[in-house]
Amino acid sequence: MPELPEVETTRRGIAPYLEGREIREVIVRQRRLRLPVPEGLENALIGMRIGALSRRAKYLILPIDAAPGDAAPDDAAPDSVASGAVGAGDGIWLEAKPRQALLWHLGMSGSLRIARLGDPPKKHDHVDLVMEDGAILRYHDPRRFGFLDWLEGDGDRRLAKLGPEPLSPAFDDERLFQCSRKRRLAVKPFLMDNAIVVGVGNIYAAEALFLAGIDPRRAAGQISRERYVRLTAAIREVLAAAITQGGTTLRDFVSGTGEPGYFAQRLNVYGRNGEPCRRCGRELRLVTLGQRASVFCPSCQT
DNA sequence: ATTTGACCCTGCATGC
DNA sequence: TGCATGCAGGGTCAAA
Repeated sequence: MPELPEVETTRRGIAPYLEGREIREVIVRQRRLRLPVPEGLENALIGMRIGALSRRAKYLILPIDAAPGDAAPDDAAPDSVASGAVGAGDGIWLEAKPRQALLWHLGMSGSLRIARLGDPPKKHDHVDLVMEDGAILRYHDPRRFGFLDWLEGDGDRRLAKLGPEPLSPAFDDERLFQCSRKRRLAVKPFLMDNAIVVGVGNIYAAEALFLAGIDPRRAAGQISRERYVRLTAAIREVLAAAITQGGTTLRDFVSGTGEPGYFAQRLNVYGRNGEPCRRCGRELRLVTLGQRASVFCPSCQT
């Protein structure tokens, strides 16, 4: 389900129900996700307050602060606080109580939704964060490839080696071109490498390559600078458009508030093997690259 | 060092 | 109807 646009859609959908609210109760029905849910998470979260949600690649980050009313212990050890995270205007209580954060990844089939007090959990609803006003952040994940963990401070190893955000200025065609030199890997799995650029999964890699007119099987190192200019623009374009449409709903993706995404109807190649190309009418072909299905137009993509 | 393959897990579509 | 098979939005790790 979730690539960058779906994670971003989720973040925007759930943020208004969480930010600045206190966690009243935590229910973990299934600890065995891709990583086990940390021991003691429930107690550590109760009474805490959720800060401003952010996203890095396909990870959601939920800052966890002590609630304003809490008296911080005098001897609170200022351990793994990210330096600079506790800045002016963040609130006086943060000085004494270290700020922490949850790192949440949705894997292949995970989703986060806002439920209401009394909504019965369904199968595969593994974790609930119940807020003070009765809103519930509910994690659903049939395949359990996702996880929920404490962020390991500033230099979390899971975030440390990530490439640039595709919608930020740090992602530019010159860098993409330079990274590709001497790479024999096919360009599609190259784009899906998180060290190169983050957030581009199987759907949007295929779509961006179609927009740029590049054959996904072509070796990354044998594509011209000029074509990387087009590809960079295509990646930005397709991700931004997908966010605007609320993501791609294939079978069950919904935003945090339950809306499906409407980008599926804009897909040019993903999932359309055997169907006619929207540009030239020729039949779209399927190949496997890096063990992932890759549909493309043999006429428009060279 | 780069690249490939196996693996984590369940649900669904397909074909017999 | 039941059963077996293959495939699915991601990421990590070991081995080639």
